[in-house]
Amino acid sequence: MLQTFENLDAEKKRRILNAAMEEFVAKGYKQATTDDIVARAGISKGALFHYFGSKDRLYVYLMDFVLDTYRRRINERTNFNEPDFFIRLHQMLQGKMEVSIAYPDLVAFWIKARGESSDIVVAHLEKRITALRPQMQDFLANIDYSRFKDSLDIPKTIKVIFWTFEGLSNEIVERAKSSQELLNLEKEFAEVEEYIQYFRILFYKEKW
Amino acid sequence: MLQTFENLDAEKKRRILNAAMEEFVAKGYKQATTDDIVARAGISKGALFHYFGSKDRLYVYLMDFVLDTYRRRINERTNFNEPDFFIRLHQMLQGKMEVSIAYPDLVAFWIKARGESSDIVVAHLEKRITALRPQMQDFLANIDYSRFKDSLDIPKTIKVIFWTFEGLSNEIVERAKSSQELLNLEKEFAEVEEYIQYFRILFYKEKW
Amino acid sequence: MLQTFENLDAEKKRRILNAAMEEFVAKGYKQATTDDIVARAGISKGALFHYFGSKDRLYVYLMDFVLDTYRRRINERTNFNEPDFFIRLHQMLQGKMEVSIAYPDLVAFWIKARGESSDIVVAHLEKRITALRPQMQDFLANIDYSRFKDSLDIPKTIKVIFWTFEGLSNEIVERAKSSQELLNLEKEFAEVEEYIQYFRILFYKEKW
Amino acid sequence: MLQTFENLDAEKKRRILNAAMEEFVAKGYKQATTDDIVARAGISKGALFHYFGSKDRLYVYLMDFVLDTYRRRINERTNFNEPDFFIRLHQMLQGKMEVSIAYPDLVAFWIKARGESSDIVVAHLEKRITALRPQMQDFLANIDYSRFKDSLDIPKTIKVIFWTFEGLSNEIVERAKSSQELLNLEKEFAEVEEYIQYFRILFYKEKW
DNA sequence: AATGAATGAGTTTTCATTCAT
DNA sequence: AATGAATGAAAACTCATTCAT
Repeated sequence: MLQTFENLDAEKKRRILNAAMEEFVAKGYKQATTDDIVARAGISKGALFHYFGSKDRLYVYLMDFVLDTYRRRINERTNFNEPDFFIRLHQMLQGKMEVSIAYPDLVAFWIKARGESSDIVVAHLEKRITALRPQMQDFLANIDYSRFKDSLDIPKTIKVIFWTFEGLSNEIVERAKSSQELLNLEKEFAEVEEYIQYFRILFYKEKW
Repeated sequence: MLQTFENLDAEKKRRILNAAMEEFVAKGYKQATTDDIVARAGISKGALFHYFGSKDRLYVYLMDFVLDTYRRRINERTNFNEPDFFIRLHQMLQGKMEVSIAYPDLVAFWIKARGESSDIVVAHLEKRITALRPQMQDFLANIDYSRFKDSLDIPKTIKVIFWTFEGLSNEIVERAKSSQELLNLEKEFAEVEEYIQYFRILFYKEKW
Repeated sequence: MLQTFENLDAEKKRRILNAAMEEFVAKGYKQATTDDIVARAGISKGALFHYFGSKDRLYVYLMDFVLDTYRRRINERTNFNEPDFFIRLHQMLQGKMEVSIAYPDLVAFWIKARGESSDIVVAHLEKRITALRPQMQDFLANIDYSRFKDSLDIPKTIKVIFWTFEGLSNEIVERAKSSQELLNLEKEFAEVEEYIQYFRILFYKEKW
Repeated sequence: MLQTFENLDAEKKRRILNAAMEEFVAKGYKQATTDDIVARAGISKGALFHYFGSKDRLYVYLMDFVLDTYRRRINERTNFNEPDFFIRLHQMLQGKMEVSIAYPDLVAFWIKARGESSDIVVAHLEKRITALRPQMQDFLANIDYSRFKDSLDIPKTIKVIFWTFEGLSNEIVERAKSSQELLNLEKEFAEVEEYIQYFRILFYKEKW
């Protein structure tokens, strides 16, 4: 079934996935209707169920698609031999940002997805998030922690850094939403870099 | 209409609000059914609509109730003349935590609400969040910023601190969800205090 | 039960009947709500059911009230010894018009009522309309038909006359509805008199 | 949506429209239930809303259908070059009568519809009735008024004639309703012709 | 493979009527 | 007698999914 979908030409696939993401973002899982998705995608009702079998499975497919897209791009951008925490962080955030520019609905879809309650969605989400944890380990491997000030509690410090970038990216999304403007991602990334610079001075020993 | 609800005895009101919050938390706005809410609350279908008029307005009432409950408790706990940022922060987080212990569904409800797409919910949310901003100004008034190290970028520093506690509280909720255990809030608050202590050392001049 | 209602002071009775008629006219039998009726009348829900027992019985009471009001006024105005058909007709239409001025909702209520479908309403209507027929006999008794031209088919002639005034009064109501203006009954009655004059010339022998 | 309905085969369309008219006639707009309509029509609930979108729009569709059916048949039967008023009138009433024989519910539906209070129904009714007025102009065009007695007030005369046939057709319907019999339209039309003959003698000059 | 009409269980909301106070 | 909160059956409408073509 999913194979049928994979065999479509890339353009049609993209059109269908975008249509679905837009609709799910606009209305949430339950309120989104398959009627509107097929209308946006320009395909027939039958086709959608032919490809994905059910609304559930379409949603699950999208979640996997989003995660894979992020992971692939981040892995491409990140040099896992780079021992400098902040350079590595910069690479990762760069990868994330690039994906956000290329597929703007993807970010919004992912944020929405994390708040969903439909049983099957929640179950799949949990499985995939667990699968992400080792990924995190990879990111932190080979880091030269000796560059951090000796007095620091390293685990706490890393958490503070990650929460900051989570909070910052939420704030950027909110700001865009309330001002009704499109994200100017280059300007936003400058802000990201400011915080990286701020943390570098705050947490690294002087010579770095 | 709402007056009719306010006239009920406190215990019945609590039962109804809790029933509604539990249902909305478990299933999200759209999937939650008024049938299940009245069953949980032990009232008739008619009564619910007698009190709130519609599912929409029940949800809006709950959002206001949550915000008011938090605001009231935080205002009670916080001494707005206390010039020490971290003592003030401690007071505020203490207030938040107390509410979370007394009304555990409230936290979960609020997190869910922020991800909803139903038009009326989104609109109301936006209005209330805007109304919260001056509140934030109050919290930061009369703080003695001279206790922070001179080299610090104060606005960034404050943002980092708030995002950290936002991230920490999300993590605590997630942890509870995946371990299926009730929150042991006293233990969790110890963790909050650890981070306060960590920041105090990191950001304050030595003598404080 | 109805006795309880009859014992009320006249002003309160009038207020309740008017409130009910306004509501039924505005929305029709089924769409009218007892909530709105008690709100308009300024009495409690319980009172309404105390007086009339049910919505059905309130409606039936109103139908009887309307018919009795018309009948009483028409009987007062009509001289049943007057042998001239057109003078008698003028008296009757005068009586009708007076009621329409005194209780404007009454007319509208009656027109609405005749189009209703609720079983109990239809049944009662039929009974009352049958009871009205002898009334019609009274109206036509003692008329001096020798004043009509000899060539005329009298039964047909009388039907044409009644249908004309039915049609005219419908047209007046429609005209008022579409122009959103209040009925100027004096002007309208001049029109009625024009048609009476037209018929008198058309149907009566020359000397009358 | 309506297109979907138009695409159905004629027999199914007829079945659905008849079912809806019967139900609306029997119970009126508000009391009629979509459940009963689909049961009568032998289609699913979903199908009805697939075709018409809402109960409102189904009702509006029926009103248009009734008017179009009448208009089409009357236009077919009427010779708009015929200068004789009564021949033209005969043609028109003949057309009306034919429709009433072919679609008996149509008459009943139309009478009911004129008494309805539902906002959308009233609004549509008003629009359609206004649209009918030019139609009336057409009917009266090219009439040779010189055949009427010179002393007559022509506008009043025409009104009297139309109100008579309106009253007569209402009486025929009432009579049928109270005797629980089907309309024997051929016999009824003989009555219509009697009145035409009566008016011809009353209003035309001798030689006609 | 693709279409889109048809299905019907499931949901919110209304409102006449009852009944404890 | 009067109140008005509470009840719950009934009704319009939705939409994922199926299936004949």
